[in-house]
Amino acid sequence: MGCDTKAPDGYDPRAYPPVAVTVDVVTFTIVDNQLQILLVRRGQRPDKGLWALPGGFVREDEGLEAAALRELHEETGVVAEPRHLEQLGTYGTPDRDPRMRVVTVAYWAILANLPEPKGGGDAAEASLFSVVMVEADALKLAFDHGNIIKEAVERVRSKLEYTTLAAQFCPPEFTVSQLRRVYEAVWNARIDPGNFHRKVTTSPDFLRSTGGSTDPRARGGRPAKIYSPGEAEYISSPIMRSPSPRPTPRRRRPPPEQPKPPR
Amino acid sequence: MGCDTKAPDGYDPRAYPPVAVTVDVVTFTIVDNQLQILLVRRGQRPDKGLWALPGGFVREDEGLEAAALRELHEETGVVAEPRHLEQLGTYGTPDRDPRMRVVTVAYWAILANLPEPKGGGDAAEASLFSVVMVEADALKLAFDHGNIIKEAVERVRSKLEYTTLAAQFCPPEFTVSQLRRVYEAVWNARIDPGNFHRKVTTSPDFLRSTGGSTDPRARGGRPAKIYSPGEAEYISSPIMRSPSPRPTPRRRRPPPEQPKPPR
DNA sequence: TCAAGTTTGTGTTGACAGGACAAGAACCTC
DNA sequence: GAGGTTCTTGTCCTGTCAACACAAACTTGA
Repeated sequence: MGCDTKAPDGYDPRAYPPVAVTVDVVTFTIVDNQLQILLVRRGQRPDKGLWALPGGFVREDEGLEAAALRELHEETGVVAEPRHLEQLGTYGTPDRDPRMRVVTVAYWAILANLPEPKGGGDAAEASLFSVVMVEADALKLAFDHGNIIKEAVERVRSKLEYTTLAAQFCPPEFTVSQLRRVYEAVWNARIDPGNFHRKVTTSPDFLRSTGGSTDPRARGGRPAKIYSPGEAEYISSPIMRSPSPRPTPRRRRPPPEQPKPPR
Repeated sequence: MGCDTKAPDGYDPRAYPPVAVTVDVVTFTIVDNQLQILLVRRGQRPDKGLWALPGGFVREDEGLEAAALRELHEETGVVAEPRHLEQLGTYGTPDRDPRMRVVTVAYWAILANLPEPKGGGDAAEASLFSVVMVEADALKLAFDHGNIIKEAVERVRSKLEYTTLAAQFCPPEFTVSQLRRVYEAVWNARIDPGNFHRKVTTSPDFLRSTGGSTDPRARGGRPAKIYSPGEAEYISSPIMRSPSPRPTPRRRRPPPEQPKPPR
């Protein structure tokens, strides 16, 4: 061990190795019907000029979540409180930062429609990027942040299947189609409007009707009922994205080899 | 910030706050048809004498997983490699350790049938405890380890629903009932043998038949086919534990008010 | 005023999955 | 053999869901 102050249970904090602890935040929002994440441009080496997740040191007497919120605000100028903040995982490969050992605790957050991606506050530049662009590796990212983002995207996609978190992307009052467009943006897929409507309106306490309806003057069509989020956190039977592991191709309506007999 | 070496992006590792990073491991195994976890008795203050998760410092040039494995082996004397090791989460409430700021990265692991809970190696005592006992708060635990264990138990329970991890609790070759008893132990519930059998044998590449059968001399009954784990990591349609959110009580067989008409 | 278009919401239908339960299959002991 | 135990398959029935049709409610334009 080479550390003679070490107690028999290997746990004496007064002689701890030099490891820095930081937090990083993957912030999701939906703009223009696309899932976007908030990045800042690094102002110093290493990886100067590359885009990175907002983040920084955890202070000595600061909780991890508090540090994540503080860095999100400080580095991006975002003033709105996230509608959701959740730990994603901790990344501590010894050489992930070339300067020294840095262990980072990653969080992911949902921000309701961020009107304008405000320029960063701390002399840094902040901007929104669509997830499909990031997934296409169209952006050079600092450190292992590409990997962290990849895992965060997978997390938010799967969480929408079995939780009611999608409503957190919406304003406090919204319609079923607005909610559907959240799912379509996050999953990057098209969803049948009728089945989706039935699913979310019958899921217990997912949505609460406010009694109101939209003014259709804007876009034509039947006015939609307005809902606010219910108390339920989980969806009893998940909404499945992409029936990809479709057991059988399940060809609907096999070509009628014989004229349909009247029944 | 009060830290003039801080760069504009708030990220200069040469001036990091004094925070120690440790790992803790929640190790699950099944003994005597019960889900058990491995704990060590603390040999020094604080919480001296209390039971705790095996864990300790992350060394400067050591990965987090490597540190978890090392501490598991060092503190418990376990020689077998875990069949699964996965990050659970990171716990960093500022006052969770009274001596200084300690951020711990928790892992959970699966160990196939540990024959004997070997006494600890590092002058510490190691032992297995059934999860139901720990859940009943029958044990005083150090720090916030009770909370960590609670979250680990929930994690392993839910992972068994949609992954094939249950097989990792079994020896390399096993029968369907052995696998069922894993589910029953982890979920602390009874499962219908027939439906379970159909479910796991038809789930694509969950199990692979070795061709062999058990020798029934031991316990009587029809010999069981022997399987080894397949390549699949996920179960296409999850096995649900406790149909608790049962939509309707679904009274089977409503009392026949009228004699059953032949159809 | 009416047709056409658009969006919202509901009905219908057929396939499928899964729980309750029964029963067959393959072995043991007595 | 009889009876017991365990493994494995079959049956029935119900709930869920995707596909798709269609009704409802509104706008716009002829």
